[in-house]
Amino acid sequence: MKKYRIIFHVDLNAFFASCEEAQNPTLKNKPIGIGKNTDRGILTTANYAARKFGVTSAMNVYEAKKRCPQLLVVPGNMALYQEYSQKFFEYLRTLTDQVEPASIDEAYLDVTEDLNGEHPLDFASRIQKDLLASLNLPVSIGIAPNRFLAKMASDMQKPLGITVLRKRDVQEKLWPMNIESMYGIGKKTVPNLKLIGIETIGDLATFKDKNKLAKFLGNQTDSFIGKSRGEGSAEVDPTRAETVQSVGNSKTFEGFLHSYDDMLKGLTKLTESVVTRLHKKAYAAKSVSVQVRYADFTQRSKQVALPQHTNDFDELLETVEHLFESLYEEKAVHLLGVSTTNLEKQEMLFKQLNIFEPKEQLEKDTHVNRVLESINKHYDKPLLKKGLKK
DNA sequence: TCTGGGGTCCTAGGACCC
DNA sequence: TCTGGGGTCCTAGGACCC
Repeated sequence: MKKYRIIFHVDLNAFFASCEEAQNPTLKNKPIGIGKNTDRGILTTANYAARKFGVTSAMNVYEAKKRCPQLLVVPGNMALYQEYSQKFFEYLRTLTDQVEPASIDEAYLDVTEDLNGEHPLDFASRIQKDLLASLNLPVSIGIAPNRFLAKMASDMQKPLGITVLRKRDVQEKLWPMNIESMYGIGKKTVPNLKLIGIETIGDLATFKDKNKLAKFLGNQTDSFIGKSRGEGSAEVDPTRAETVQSVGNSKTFEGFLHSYDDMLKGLTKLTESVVTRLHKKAYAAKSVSVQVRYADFTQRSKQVALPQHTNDFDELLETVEHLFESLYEEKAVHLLGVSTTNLEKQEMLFKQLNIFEPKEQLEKDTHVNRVLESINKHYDKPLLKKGLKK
């Protein structure tokens, strides 16, 4: 007999806004949005009181206030949200070690082995009550035999919902849903699918011409068809979130940048903050990329692989400046971004370096020593004196 | 009064090696 | 002289998500 996994998708409702309410209960029942309080600002989140007025996340502040004049715009406090997020995951890990964080405010749990006879619905209800009581945070939970269905299920009732989506419910509950509500299908793909007559998830599940579909879904065609029929991976990997793939920062300049000097200043600040975060996480990077968006919204990016992993500020900044120089098109700049990829944990680098005998290592690659030096230097010293003097 | 900032993953082409 | 196929790494850009 095939054994079904029991997967939970636990999703904190209106997370940033809920954190603010938890900190300051007088905000409860008042419509609030999180974001920079300028007309051009964007709300990252709106609480449910605000959503009643048609305010949504990613909405422009000006538009949001038009819909809800009494809207309270609260500036974001990422440190606070990180703190709550950590407590959220800590709590989940007391329930099972099969916890895979999917973002700052959601996680997949495989509770198959942790029910101890408890009904999944009761278990979910307990999670919901615990989180509300201890952290003051509302969650929605999806219960399903795989990740995709669990994710779709947690979305069906918000806030404070618990939704079971079994494979046998798919035709009735999933198929009538609009294709745009399918996780993984975004606003570029939707029009393409509609072009070939796919309006609902059910349309996708029963579509006859796979070749036609593959034109738009590429390699993921089978995976999407499978999901639309309620199939999908049930694998929950607790270690997945530990391996960071990239660390980057970007900034939009509202008034645009016109002078090359200001652009370099901006890049320096971004590089500083990227390096600081690399150090905090004890990562070194082998690839660096610079992203530019011009005032006309055209975008360019350039990336280069370094000879060795590094998290040395001077070295990274030099690379960033070179990349930008070769990229820059003499236009006003709207956004700058610096990102590092190809990351490796510092302790891994030490291990790799230790395969060589010290003397041989010296001859082999002086660059390696530079990296080591910079790592040592920054272990016990605050960063970034150089960047600030400019 | 268009469009923030953090990410992940994918694709397609090219270089290079065996 | 022309022409393989597999694999890896790199780069630019794009789609999508929270």
